[in-house]
Amino acid sequence: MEALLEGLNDAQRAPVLQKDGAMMVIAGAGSGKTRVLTMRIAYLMQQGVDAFNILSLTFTNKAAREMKTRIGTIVGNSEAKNLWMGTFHSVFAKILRIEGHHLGFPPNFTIYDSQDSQRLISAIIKEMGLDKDIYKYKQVHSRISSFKNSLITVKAYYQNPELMEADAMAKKPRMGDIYKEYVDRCFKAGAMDFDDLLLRTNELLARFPEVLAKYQKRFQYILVDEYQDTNHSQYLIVKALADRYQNICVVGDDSQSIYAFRGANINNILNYQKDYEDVKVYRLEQNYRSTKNIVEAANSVIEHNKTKLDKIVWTANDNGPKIIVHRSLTDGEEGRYVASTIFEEKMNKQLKPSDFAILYRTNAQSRAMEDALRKREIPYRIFGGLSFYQRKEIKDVLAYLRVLTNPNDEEGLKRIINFPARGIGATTIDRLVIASKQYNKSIFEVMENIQHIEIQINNSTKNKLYNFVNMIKSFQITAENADAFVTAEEVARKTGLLQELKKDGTPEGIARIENIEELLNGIRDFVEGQKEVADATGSLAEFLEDVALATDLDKEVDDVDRVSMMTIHLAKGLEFPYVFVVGMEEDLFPSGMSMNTRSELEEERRLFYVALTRAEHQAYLTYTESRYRWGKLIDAEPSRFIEEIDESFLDIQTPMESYRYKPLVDTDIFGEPDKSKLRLKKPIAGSAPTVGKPSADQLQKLRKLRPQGSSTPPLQTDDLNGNLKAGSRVEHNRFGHGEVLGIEGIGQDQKAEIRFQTGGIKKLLLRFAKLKILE
DNA sequence: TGCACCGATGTTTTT
DNA sequence: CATCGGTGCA
Repeated sequence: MEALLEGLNDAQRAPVLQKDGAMMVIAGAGSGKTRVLTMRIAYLMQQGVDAFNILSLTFTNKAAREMKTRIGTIVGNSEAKNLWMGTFHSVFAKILRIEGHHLGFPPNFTIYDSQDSQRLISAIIKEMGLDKDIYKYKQVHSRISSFKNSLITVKAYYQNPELMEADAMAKKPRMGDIYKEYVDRCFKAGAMDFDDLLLRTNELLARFPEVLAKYQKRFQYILVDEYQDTNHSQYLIVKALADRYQNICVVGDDSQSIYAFRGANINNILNYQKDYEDVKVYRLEQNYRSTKNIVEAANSVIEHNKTKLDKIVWTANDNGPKIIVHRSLTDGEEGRYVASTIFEEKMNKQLKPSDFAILYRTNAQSRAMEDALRKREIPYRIFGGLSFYQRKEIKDVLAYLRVLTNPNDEEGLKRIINFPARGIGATTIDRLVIASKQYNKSIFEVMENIQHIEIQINNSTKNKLYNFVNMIKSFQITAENADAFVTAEEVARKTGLLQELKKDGTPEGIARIENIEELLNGIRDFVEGQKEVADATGSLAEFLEDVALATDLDKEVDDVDRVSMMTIHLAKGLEFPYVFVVGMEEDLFPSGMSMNTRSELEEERRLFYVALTRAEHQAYLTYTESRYRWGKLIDAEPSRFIEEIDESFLDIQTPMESYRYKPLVDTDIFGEPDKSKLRLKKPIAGSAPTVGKPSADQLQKLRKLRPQGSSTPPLQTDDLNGNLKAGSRVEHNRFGHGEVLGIEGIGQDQKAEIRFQTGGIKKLLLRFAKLKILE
């Protein structure tokens, strides 16, 4: 026990030692709150609290896993495994699997991801004959989502004149009808969307006192991390569960609340003291993570926010280097700056790639960074964005698995019913949907009974449907007798998905096949892994739930040491020695969508605070003068957040003033500069300028804007392919070594014909192929 | 019914 | 620039 408390400072120790009652830990960035949570749980267990009686809600499943492991080393692994730990969504999905039948849901209900929800909403809008330009499916989805997160059910909506009026004013008087149809359809499909996992849990606890009592008794001690980012729905769940024992510990930092856009309510933490009796408040204000420069710079930024709790974050760490502010001409150059800085720092200071992180506001920004890192041959990993599980081929395989697990899953079914093509077209599907409404059955049930119902479908199509149903049923039989891996493999083979891809033979097709193989491997690993988990069976349903709720951070990582790239949102809770925050520009960060109200802007500022405080040793802020956005080069100006940092913490490599002397050539008065031209030309340093107006890259050279002290070598332009010619030896990460036989096409369409040692001649689009030139 | 092409349209962040 | 839905042809 003593050992457990060692290494905690007084402030950290106090909340660990308070065993009972309601408490709140206001924890500044880098103050060791994860440590406190971990130790508190370990301490509870050492005091004799049964692991089964502890519920710990974390922000990512990865965080939960890591905490479990750490607790395991203190109290023993077998005990630690019994802890209920995970995100709100995953913990309550598990509970809903057990208790959902009270609400009429099957235990194997499907979890719809955002795309499923949006497709369904889209279909509903169309079926209702509404104008899709007025009822935009994304807007409708986010509105429905916010209803759910505020616990406004369809019934509550219709009883709320204000809401209905607001929608009527927005020219969407049928909003409620769409909402109703959407909820009905999800229910009929045996599906819950992300918001349902919380909303339905609330419904369950509210409507079934015996269920509430069961879980109240079970969860005698509740801990919630990142409480500042809980929404109303989550708040109520916690409140209901904690009501009996009131042993609740919430941890959070109001300065790091960055999820208002998905309903997070900062008042949950600001008003916490009113919600429970005799709340003890602890503050962790000493930052162990970052240098003085970073901590104080971050403080100086967050000062600009009006809404916040009193808290002073300080550190006893060294001053450290100042924050480097760097300006680039374009996003391409920004990428090159970041890549070469990483390259040099890594060399000079003997650092690993994993010591660096590149953080950005929007996923789209990863592109330029990726290109630059790849050229420098710096290994990187992108978190978020288009995740593996969102790729089409993966979603297709998963859709089959979903449907065989839950045949009523409408969105899954629509995805695969005619893919690969089997002659079941749009009209047939429409008629099935109509019949399913008419008979109040799911589409699959309609198909099963197609012979016995009246439907306008000809016999040959009926036969095709019959075959499809039989195929799914045969998969179900496999699933009953074999594990998830075997089932998935059979699906991939028998549906013809793999054949479909094999026959197209393009590099993209091959990549897709490999992705599917990777998915199968993933399933196998999962099945293996589940054997060690207490109450798991390794079933397909478990796998699908895991996939649906996995954060990108949860992904298994390989052992290659890499630079991390992710949005700032995803970086919350993480730390890196060297952090680049790129795209520090008005309209991008703060986002143009979030500058309209004070509260939105303050959230952006908190986001910046989060970004800065990820850095342990050195932070870099970069911005550009112009950047490609929606395909066009547009002007940019430095983010106000840079100015908000007390200047004494900054090392401004490119003085802001010089920005004003920007020559006007930059924004092309003749028309927009064409990106393809930038890519096309092959300016080896010193080559004669191409005819016509100077390109951005040439301008860059002409103007010699590069700051003193930057040791960035004058890299060649984007064009790696410039050196590629017949006879070149190249390496491809998938196909291995090969020899270029010829080049054809220009610009975006340029292809190289390559003979690979592994056999086979392939034509690769240079735009996609990641070729390394060997000689 | 299936497929290829076209233009319109939208881009913040995520479970 | 990327995705989506619609259109027109086989």
